[in-house]
Amino acid sequence: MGYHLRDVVGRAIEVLDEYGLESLTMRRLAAELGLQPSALYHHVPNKQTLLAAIADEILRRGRRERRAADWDRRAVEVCANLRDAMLAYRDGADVVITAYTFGLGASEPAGELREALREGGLSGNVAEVGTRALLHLTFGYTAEEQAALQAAGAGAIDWEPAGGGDFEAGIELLLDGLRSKVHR
Amino acid sequence: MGYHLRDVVGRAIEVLDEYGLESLTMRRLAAELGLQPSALYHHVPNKQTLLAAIADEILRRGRRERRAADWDRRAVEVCANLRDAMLAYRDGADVVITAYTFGLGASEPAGELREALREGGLSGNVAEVGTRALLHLTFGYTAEEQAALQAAGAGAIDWEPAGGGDFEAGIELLLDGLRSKVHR
DNA sequence: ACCTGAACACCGTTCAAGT
DNA sequence: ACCTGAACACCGTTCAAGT
Repeated sequence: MGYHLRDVVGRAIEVLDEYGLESLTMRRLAAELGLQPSALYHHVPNKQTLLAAIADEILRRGRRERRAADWDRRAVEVCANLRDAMLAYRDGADVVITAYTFGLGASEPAGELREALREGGLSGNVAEVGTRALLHLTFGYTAEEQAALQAAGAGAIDWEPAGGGDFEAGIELLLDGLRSKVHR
Repeated sequence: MGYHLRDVVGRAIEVLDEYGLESLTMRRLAAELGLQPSALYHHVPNKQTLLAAIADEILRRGRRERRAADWDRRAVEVCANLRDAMLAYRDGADVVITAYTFGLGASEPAGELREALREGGLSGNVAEVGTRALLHLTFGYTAEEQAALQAAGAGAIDWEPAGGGDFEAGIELLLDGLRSKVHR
């Protein structure tokens, strides 16, 4: 017997996906594991750290292989993969974005984007600005989309959930700007 | 005697700015007003509604006149104004973005952006995608910047706060993409 | 109309103690 | 190493009652 960190994180993701972030409390998670709340603090120093570990695991599970050869197609691929990974679990966007804001996650997609833009011939500064812009767009669209999807699923809602078309269109708009900065 | 909604919202913004969003509890706010917690529910149906009212007031107070004549300069103006308004209060970005996500605020900047892009000759769909992209970029950059600023102010931090230059650069990147979509 | 007092059903976290 | 039991210092919200 005796749980390990990965068991705790795994169960936390189940609770998150089934009942939502607002129901993912330390007490609720402990009960779900048949433990006292205080027992969780043997595996994790606090709730924020647990949420960061959940964010990492969500991204790890959603990670797909890169196939595109061109730098701009690969940038789209990274963003679309990030979006899909977050959409795969209830409130996934919330959890991942919060962890990223606290400097505790999503560093891998950022690194991949920066690499792609540099490979495309963009200067260090433009690649940096472009990377952050692509990440912010991906986070923003996905958070909005997931909120709309969940609101629609929960009941009364009027404004249509937008879908993935608008997301890709937004990313392409930014890539248009980036491509114009490539000096041949 | 007897408070009105605007007194409650005003005091809430003071508490927010001085002690941060995590300290802005209904109980704390009530104490600050010399009231019982239950008294707040006479002015506001719940905390979420109060936060939306705070977001509205933050944007109202930060609102500046529009001066730019060109559509693209005015779009930058709207975004920069939105950013400044959020940065003016501690955790302002958090509060405004959350309200926007719940469909309870920031509808005015969105309307102004849409109008500017349409005036620039962009089709309805491109204007819509562009508006959302500009908003997401503004929100993302500002939230990240404010988090970094506050982390730097609180003590140990290494990564530099980025500043407004990167923000404008990101917005310009997107405008490059939008300008290329204007058919003359 | 605006507020009090008391309660309900929760939180995250700490800490001594057990095995 | 992993967990229990009990406590501390809080939350948002409801509701009967007062003026």
